[in-house]
Formats: sequence, structure tokens, C-alpha cells
Amino acid sequence: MEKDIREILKKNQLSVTASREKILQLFIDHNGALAHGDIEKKAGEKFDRVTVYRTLQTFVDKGIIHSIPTADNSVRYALCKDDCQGGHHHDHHVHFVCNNCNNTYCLDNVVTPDIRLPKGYSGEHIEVVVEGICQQCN
Amino acid sequence: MEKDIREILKKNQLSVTASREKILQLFIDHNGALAHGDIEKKAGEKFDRVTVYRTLQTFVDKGIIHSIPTADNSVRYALCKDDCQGGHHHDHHVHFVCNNCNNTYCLDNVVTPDIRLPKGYSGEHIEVVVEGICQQCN
DNA sequence: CAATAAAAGCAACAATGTTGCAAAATATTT
DNA sequence: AAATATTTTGCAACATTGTTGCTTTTATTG
Ligand SMILES: [Mn+2]
Ligand SMILES: [Mn+2]
Ligand SMILES: [Zn+2]
Ligand SMILES: [Zn+2]
Repeated sequence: MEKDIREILKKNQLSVTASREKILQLFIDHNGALAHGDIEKKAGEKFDRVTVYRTLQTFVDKGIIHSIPTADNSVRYALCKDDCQGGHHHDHHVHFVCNNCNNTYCLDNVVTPDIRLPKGYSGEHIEVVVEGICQQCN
Repeated sequence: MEKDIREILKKNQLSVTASREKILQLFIDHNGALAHGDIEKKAGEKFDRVTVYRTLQTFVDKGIIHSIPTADNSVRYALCKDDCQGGHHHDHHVHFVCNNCNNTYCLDNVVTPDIRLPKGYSGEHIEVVVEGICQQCN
């Protein structure tokens, strides 16, 4: 298990540090997305806030995690599947926010649909966020 | 024109004040979405920051504007079409963020698709944000 | 115009995010 | 294994963004 973590970091040409190990572990253990605040609460006693910001940014740049848009000014992050690298994310799945438990999930098996855009617009990336009640809460 | 503004406010049982008129005017004049910061820049010399926050919140509550999720911690707002009232928004259109001019548009004619969710999930609301190059910039 | 209700402004504060730099940790070379 | 070079961290200081209570001002109603 711990081996895995170090492997992931090395595979992405990142030096293995305590904070990166810890934060990556959090994502692997947690089934769902994490906001900056969540991470700070769970790991913040050991690490500086600035380190959390920088680590998240690094992980996004490397394609280890991806960000999920929200309508409430609190971006969330979740693990990418294997094939996102060098900042090129090619996850095309739908995200789900539960109105009850307030968790955010990646629905890895639900692919984002094609959208027919009006003349003149060209789409490069699609984000779909569904809000409702999750499996656990239903 | 100015008549319209007052009409909209009155129709929503809001008293007509200088800040509400001004901010609503901004939305009507501007073809696209506005972030809090935008409004503060365009109207902020006359109004307190707190007033802008409260006005936007009021407009959302009344169904005059709706918020658009983003992945960069800066919620944007845009005018609702006529039939959103009492905080019940029933816009079901796609939003578009231009990577060039950085504007956000409501694609009022593009309805959000149905998404088939995994067993156990029940969806209540769908947000679709497409990123790419807009009409103007193409 | 007076009375009442609502909104705006102000101040103080809390939370969130950013930057430069010195110290510490990690990786690399000898 | 130790020395060196590189990278990351923590800290401090600061900037930006968002919130709350309270007083003054403004708008609505009759
Ligand atoms: Mn995801
Ligand atoms: Mn819209
Ligand atoms: Zn739930
Ligand atoms: Zn554009």
C-alpha cells in the first residue's frame, strides 16, 4: 500500500516527501472528492496551509488529481484514473454532488455526453455536475 | 429601458434602490455572466462591497439571476429568463466559458441532456459547462 | 408628510489564497 | 557514506474575499 503511494509519486517525477505521501494517501483512502479545507483539517496539523495549496497544485499539474467545479466557491479535487499525465487530463466522466451528505463523487462509468453547440462556438472540454441524493443516502 | 429595471424589481417584491438598479442594469447591458469582482469593479465606487454581496444573494433568492459553477473559485452570475421565481430556478441550459476572452455565456437554446445515473443515485439538477472558443473569438 | 419597514454603509473580523525567502529535506554525485 | 546540488517546506507578511452586528439612511405606505 505505502509502496503504491511512492510509486505514484515517482512515476510522476515527484520527489517523495511526507506531505505528498500523506495527502495522496487521503485521496486514496477517501471515496469521493476533497476540498482544500477538508485536507487542511485532516492533515493540517502536520503541514502548513501553504504546503497544502502547493501540493494540490502540483498534483493537478501532474495529472494525479483533477478539480471539480462547484457553484459555491469551493473547488474540490479527486483522483484521476491512470492515464492523466503531464497536466493533460482526459477524464470525461460525470460528477455527482449529494445534497444530503454533501459529498462529491466521480461517476467514472458515466461519460459526459456530446453537446451540440450553436454555430460559431467550438467546445474543447465538457463538465457535467449532477446534484441529488447519492447511493449511500438513498 | 429604466422602466424595465424598476418593473423587474417590483415584480419580485423588491424595493427599488440605487444599488439594485445599477447592478441589475449591469447584467442587462452585459451579454454574459458577471462575477462578484466584475460587479465591484463596475459599480464598486458607488456601493459598498457588502451591498454587492447582499444584492447578488437577493437576486439569486428571487430568481432574477442564477449562479454558474466554475473550477477556479469564482462563481459567476447571469440573468435568468422570465420564469424563475421565488428561488426556484428552472433554467436548464448549458453554459459556455471561452478560453480566449474568458467570458461566460448562457446558451439559452441548448438544453442540458438527460444523464443516466448508476443505480441508487437520484439526480435533481444538472449543470453543464462547456469550455472552448466562443462565437466572438472564433 | 409622517410613520414604518427595508436596505446601505461602516467597522471589525474571519477565512481563504499568494509571495519571497531562509531552513530543512530529498535526490544526486563523488 | 559523505558532500553537493536541487527541491520542498515552513514561516511571516501580505492581499483578497467573504461575513456579521449595528447604526444611519433610504424607500414604501397611508
Ligand atoms: Mn472526477
Ligand atoms: Mn445561464
Ligand atoms: Zn449522500
Ligand atoms: Zn471568447
